Amino acid sequence: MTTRDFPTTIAEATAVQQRLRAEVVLQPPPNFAPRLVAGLDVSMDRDATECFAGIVVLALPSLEVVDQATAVAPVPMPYVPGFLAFRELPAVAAAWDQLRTRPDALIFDGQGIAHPRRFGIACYGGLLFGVPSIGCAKSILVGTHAPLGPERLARAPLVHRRETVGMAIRLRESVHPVYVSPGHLIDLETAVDVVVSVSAGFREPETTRRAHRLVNAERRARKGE
DNA sequence: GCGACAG
DNA sequence: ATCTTGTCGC
Repeated sequence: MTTRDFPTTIAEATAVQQRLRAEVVLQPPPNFAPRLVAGLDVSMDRDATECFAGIVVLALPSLEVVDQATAVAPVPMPYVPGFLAFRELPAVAAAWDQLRTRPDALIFDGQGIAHPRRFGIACYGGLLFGVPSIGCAKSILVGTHAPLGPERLARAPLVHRRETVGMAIRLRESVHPVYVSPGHLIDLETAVDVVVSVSAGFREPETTRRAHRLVNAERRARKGE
């Protein structure tokens, strides 16, 4: 059973990752065809003690915004590579509680199984909310891939320790690719399909862009107060 | 021991 | 992640 009791030390966090990684299911539900896809993101100032989380739900195939929610929460611990989830998920969970809609799929800003212990923020979030989840990161945490062609949708498997853990995929011609990996209740192929389905020709999927815009607006709003 | 290292 | 204007390439 997954709880929202987040550890604060690296030792405890490592133990949680190693315990929960066994719960991850790398297979989508039968007849999986997401209609509502959510983007989740967190924003914060340099040495802030509070952070802003936001979730934006888009409908397919219109990419129209159908729901969104935000939350403010304390920053639990500093950023440590491999432990992003313990820093950002508490705030995201608070925003999730404010969300009325139940999305069919979640796209996180960070890795899924393309992680040192195969348990990135998308895996944790998917388990926590019980919804198919995807990691879509702007840079690599672990793994390597073959060079990509310059064209939109050029792709190459992301391999770590002889294992394909994700896909490097260019969502906009001649622009840096993003790195997609399964979180929970999904496989790599489906994860890539979902990301492409919410791609509108920019570097990042629309879900991520909208969520990013939302949390930045929230952060700046509470600045001018 | 030396780098690498999601956001 | 965030601090930041103009500027270069597609």
